[in-house]
This record gives sequence, structure tokens and C-alpha cells, in this order.
Amino acid sequence: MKKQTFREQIVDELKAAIMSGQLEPGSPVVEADLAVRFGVSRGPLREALRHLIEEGLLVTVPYTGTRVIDLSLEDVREVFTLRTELEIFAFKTVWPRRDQAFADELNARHRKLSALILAGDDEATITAELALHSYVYEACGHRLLLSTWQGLKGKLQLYWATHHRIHGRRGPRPDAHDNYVKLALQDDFDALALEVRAHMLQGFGRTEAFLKEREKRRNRQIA
Amino acid sequence: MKKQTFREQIVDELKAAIMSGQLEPGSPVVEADLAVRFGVSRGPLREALRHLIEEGLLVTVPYTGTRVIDLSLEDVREVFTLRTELEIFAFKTVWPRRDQAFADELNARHRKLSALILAGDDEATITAELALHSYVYEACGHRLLLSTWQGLKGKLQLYWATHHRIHGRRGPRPDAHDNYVKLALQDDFDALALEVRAHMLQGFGRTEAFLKEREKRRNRQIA
DNA sequence: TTAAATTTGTACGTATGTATC
DNA sequence: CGATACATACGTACAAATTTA
Repeated sequence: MKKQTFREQIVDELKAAIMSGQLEPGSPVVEADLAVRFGVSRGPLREALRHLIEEGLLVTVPYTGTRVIDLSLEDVREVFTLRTELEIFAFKTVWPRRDQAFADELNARHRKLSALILAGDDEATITAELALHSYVYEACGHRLLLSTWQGLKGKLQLYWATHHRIHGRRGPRPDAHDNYVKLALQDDFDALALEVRAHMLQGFGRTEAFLKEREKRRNRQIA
Repeated sequence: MKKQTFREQIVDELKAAIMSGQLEPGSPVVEADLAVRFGVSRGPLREALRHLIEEGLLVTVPYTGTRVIDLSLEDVREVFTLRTELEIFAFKTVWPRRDQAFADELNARHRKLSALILAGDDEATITAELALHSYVYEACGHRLLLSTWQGLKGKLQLYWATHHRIHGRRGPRPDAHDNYVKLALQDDFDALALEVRAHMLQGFGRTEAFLKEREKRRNRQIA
């Protein structure tokens, strides 16, 4: 276990608090409160908040306040559309360099995901699905692309975690990634690109339906 | 003129110092020194440094120090390859929504760039070239894509500014963007995508040659 | 082992901008 | 419009942790 600075610890803890719903989307976060809650001074805490702000998980207005982002349909659409292009580009980059190790690791992450889906562990399923998709970014050797993906990953995790917390199961179907993994290890790049687009559209559709229903429910609450 | 926080001001000033070569690539930056130099306390300064670290203009190792990034061939290759995909995606997004205002603004930025090239104002040429390429990101309405591009833009500017400082003129040829703008306003998307790829390759080639020569010169200095 | 340099963290205070009554 | 409450933004001084020479 590597030693972390307070700022890094707080970033992780804050993320966990957001993903777990302790800090709900849209709710305000007050730096003085969090400082006592995490038992640190305001310096490192402010830096941790800045990190999450730049990652897009928090929004802030100078001198007034900070809050957890509210999930919007446009936001999630942007994450999915950009992610589609990034992931296809990642595959294009790694395509001629795929080897046995690549196949082994991709299969390993796929098996892990499948097992968790069957076991019904929804929290871990989200992590495993993100890990499966992360692999092509890690393997392609494009550091800038990898860090760009990691910037998106947090938002994606927030959507899915919120979805799951409200709806119970939200995970992918057990066979949802079979085709993805299969095509990623064959030699028809265009077929893979089509599969990625289809896969993303399906994922977006689920998230979209969830957000629209959530919107409706809110309006009823107000009325 | 909108009111800025100190942190935002420092980010701008630090960027300017890096671009102008007052802080050279590879040179260490000490937060205590910068604090007195900019006349602010450590708080906002540290937050500004963090911003530039996440943007990739600075690199840091916990408890040891921070320095300006050193330009590496692999880094610049990554910026150009990722940028190619992002810009084509931006055009794809804006494609059906291009209107007269889009054409007017693109032409305006193109004319401005051409005028500065002819006038020989190399500093302003860099800014204008970035502004021309920025427009499609601004116009496509994809906020996440725009902010991703803005994250890359700083590095690109650093490469070009360093190039210019060492070589004198480094700017594009006066007609380098004619085809880019022309195709961006016509209706053959595939032709535009090809032009973007060619345009990026040309830009990468210039930067690559510069970096390789710089590398050589360094090795001679050591020997 | 020590020492130096640097970042990291703490504790307190004041100033500033925003919203609301 | 003014007063006030609130949260952020910024300042200062000092102590602790870490790496490197």
C-alpha cells in the first residue's frame, strides 16, 4: 500500500461518498463541514474539491458554494458520445499490437465481470464493467488517451451508481459483453467499431430511460 | 472584464510565463518562490499549480518538487493523434447544424490568421491558429468535447511557442488553412476528414523535426 | 546519521462576493 | 435599498513529513 497525501485520500473518500449517495447529486457540499468530517484542515480539502471540480463531479460558483453535479440528459449523452469515439480510437491504436497477453487479460476481466453479474453483486459489477472497458485504454499505450478516459470514467460511475441505488439492479445483461470481447480479439476492425457504437447506444438508452423517469418523478414531487 | 479570483489570475500568469520561456521546459518551479514572485499566499498558488499539473503543463512528485514538462516526441505525437480524432468528431457533430453564422465566424478567424501571418506577428499567429481550430469545438455544442480540447490546447501552444522562440518563425504557410476552411464549409464530410488528418500530419511533422533537432543539439552540449 | 530543501499540513484570522430578508 | 448571514477566497505563521545529498 503506497503512502498517499491527504489530498489524494480525500479525493478517494469524497468520490466514494458521492458514488454511495451519501452526497446526493445536486446537494450542496460545504468545505468547512467536510473538513471536520474528514478530520483535516481546509487546505488539502480545498485542493481535493478542486480536483473533483475539474473532473466534473462537483460544480462551484466563486464565493457562493459548491454542489454535487445534477445528472442531466445532455451530460450523459455527451459522456457516451465522446466515449464512443475515444474507445474506437483506442482499439485502432492497439489493433496491430494485440498479442496473447492482451487476449488473456481481456478475457480475465470479462470472466470476472460475468461472475459478478451472476453472483448479483451490483456494486462490484459496476467496477468490473468499468475495468473491462478500461483495458483497451491501458493496453494501447496512449497515456493522454488513458488520462482522458479516466476523466470520463468518474461521471459514468456516478450515473450507474445512482441508477443502481434507485432501481436496484441496473447492470448489463450477462451476455452483453460477449460480442464486444469476441470482436476485440478477431481481425475485423470495422465490425468491432460497429459493435462498440451499438454497445454504447444500448448503454446510453438504459441510462437515458432512467434519467427521464427520474425527471418525471421529481416533477410529481413538486406538484 | 469579469472579475477573476487570484487562483485564476495566477493560472493565466503562470501559463504566460511558461509560454514565454521565462519558465523553461524541464526547469523546476518552487511554490514558495512563485508565491513571492506573484505576491500571493501559498493557498491560491498551490491550487493554481494543481490546475496546471492536471492540464499536463507541470509534473510533480510528492514531497520532492514540481517542474515544467519537458517536451518529448511521444508526448507531442499523442497530442496530435488524439486531437485528430477529437476534431473530426467535432465536425461530425456540427455537420448538420452548420449555418451562415458558422461560415461567417470561421471565415473571420481564418482572415485574422492570414493577416497575422502576412504581418509577421508570430506570437499572435499561434493564438490565431489555435482560435481558428477552436471554433469547431465551440460551435458543435458538445461541452465535454470542448473542455477536452481546451485541456490539449495548452500543450500544443507550449510546443509551438518553444519552437518559435528557438527557430524564429515556425508558423503555418499562408495558405495552409485554405483547404481546411473551404472543405469545412462544403458538404463532403469524408473529404474534410481526410483534410484534417493530412493537416495534422503536416503539423506533427514540423513539430517532430524541431524536437529531434533539439534533442541532437542537447546531446552535443553534453558531449 | 544528519542535514538541507521542499512540499505538505494545521490553525487561526480577515476580506470579499453573493443571496436573501 | 440596506442589513445581514453565509460560504468562499485569501493571508500569515508555524509545525510535520518526505526525499535527497
